[in-house]
Amino acid sequence: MSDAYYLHLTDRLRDLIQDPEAFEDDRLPSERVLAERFHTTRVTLRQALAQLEGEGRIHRSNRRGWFVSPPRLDYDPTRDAGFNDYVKAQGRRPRTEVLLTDIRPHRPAAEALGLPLDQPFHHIRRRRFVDDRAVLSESLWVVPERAPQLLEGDFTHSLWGQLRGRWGLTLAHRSLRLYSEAIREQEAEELGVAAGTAGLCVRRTILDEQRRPVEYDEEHWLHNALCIAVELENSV
Amino acid sequence: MSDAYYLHLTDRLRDLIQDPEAFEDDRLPSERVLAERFHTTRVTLRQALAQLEGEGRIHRSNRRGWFVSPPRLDYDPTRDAGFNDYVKAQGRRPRTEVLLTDIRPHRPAAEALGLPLDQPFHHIRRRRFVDDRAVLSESLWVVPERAPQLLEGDFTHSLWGQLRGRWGLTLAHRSLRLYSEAIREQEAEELGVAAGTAGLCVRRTILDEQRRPVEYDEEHWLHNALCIAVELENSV
DNA sequence: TTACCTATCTGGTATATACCAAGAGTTTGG
DNA sequence: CCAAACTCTTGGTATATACCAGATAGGTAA
Repeated sequence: MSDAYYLHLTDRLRDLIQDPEAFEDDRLPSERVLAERFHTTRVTLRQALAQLEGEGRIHRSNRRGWFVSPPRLDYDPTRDAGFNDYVKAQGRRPRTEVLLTDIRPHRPAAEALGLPLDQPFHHIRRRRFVDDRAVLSESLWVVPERAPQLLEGDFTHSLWGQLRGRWGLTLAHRSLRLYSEAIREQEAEELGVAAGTAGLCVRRTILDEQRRPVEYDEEHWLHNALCIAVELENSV
Repeated sequence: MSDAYYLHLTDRLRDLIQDPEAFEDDRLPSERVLAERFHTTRVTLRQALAQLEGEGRIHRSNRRGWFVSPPRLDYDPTRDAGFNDYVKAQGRRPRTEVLLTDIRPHRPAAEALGLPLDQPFHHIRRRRFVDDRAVLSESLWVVPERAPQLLEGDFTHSLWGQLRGRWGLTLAHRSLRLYSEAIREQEAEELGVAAGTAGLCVRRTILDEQRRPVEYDEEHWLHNALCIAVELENSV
């Protein structure tokens, strides 16, 4: 069925969004306008839009409309260049908002770090932007013994940098897990997208040189906002 | 709008598929049957199914029906344990099909490896299964000078193992890129899914100890078939 | 100026219906 | 007994329509 009409529609819309002259400010015309222009119904048109969304070419923001997606951000989750630094290095504008800090137990963190389930953590929750688009919601859980008074600092910048600088931690053993997911209600709200939107989850577990648990964190990215890029030397 | 009916539907279907007694052989009842059972239309029901598909809980195979997805495969793209080995190690049944081998230029490979665009490569295309479900379509392009007579070997097993064993190559510098994608027509056909299905692309560029180009490859995975798992020591 | 309200625009959800095309299984003809 | 033909079932595509709820912008009142 590669001759389905909605696939032709997809092609034509793809051409449209690749033409920088087509419309102002990366915002697509409304679904109703596009449906009329292409002589079809909103239902069919939305199939084509969903297709392009899957390809990562467009995205929607709540009930505001469809937008042409900017290039993906290159991101190396094994390094701590600091979000602000690597976003700027790619000619983009970073911003970080701290949504919440508190101290409390967290089961997944405890399990990942091999600690008792009632172990309290320093918890930081933040939201990060690239060019004013919210692309990432993340939570970090830090073992208080490793970094006392952590929560009195400034979390709009690199946390790993602080762990190394203020407490001399090494972050020697890092375990990384990446997988596609549907973004859940809470994160969706923070990112201004519908729950169920395609996302990419990055989970990290970090131990220090003596294999003592240091930190666990979860990043929820919009799926088309990033490209994971890792460089490795030897060690196979 | 968290009280949308299709979200209730999603919840009930989620319960249904988590109940191992609910139905035989991981196959869901047909959309028409489910729609009737939940007193709604196929259109709304399909929204709920799409939601669960995004969560990675179910998948569809062409026009055959919907199936409960098995657990994700843990996969470390930085190591070469060999597909067969790590699939077996997780208690699953691997299978590999070689779809094509030839010699020809390939622009993305040439660009990634820094070679002239007309540089010919040994090209291998294969499809890999876990428990008889096709989950991965991949292509490899190997620089002929590094591995002469490569194409006379057996490609149902680890290629990296052969590069090391038969030609003493080191694969010292590895560059990895991961990103979500919509699976394209050709790969979709090979995997028995609809074009546009959510996928994860893994691209690797490999140089040897002297930084000579060795190999470039692209893996196209069904998005809910895998979890990338990487362990790192030091080096931050 | 500021704060609130309101009309209007947007995408989001839902029903009802129809026909198409590929898979799978069954029947039939050799 | 096997292969070809047919039928039934499945998901895939498409139209037409309606109403809902959040976002926005403009206007109005304090």
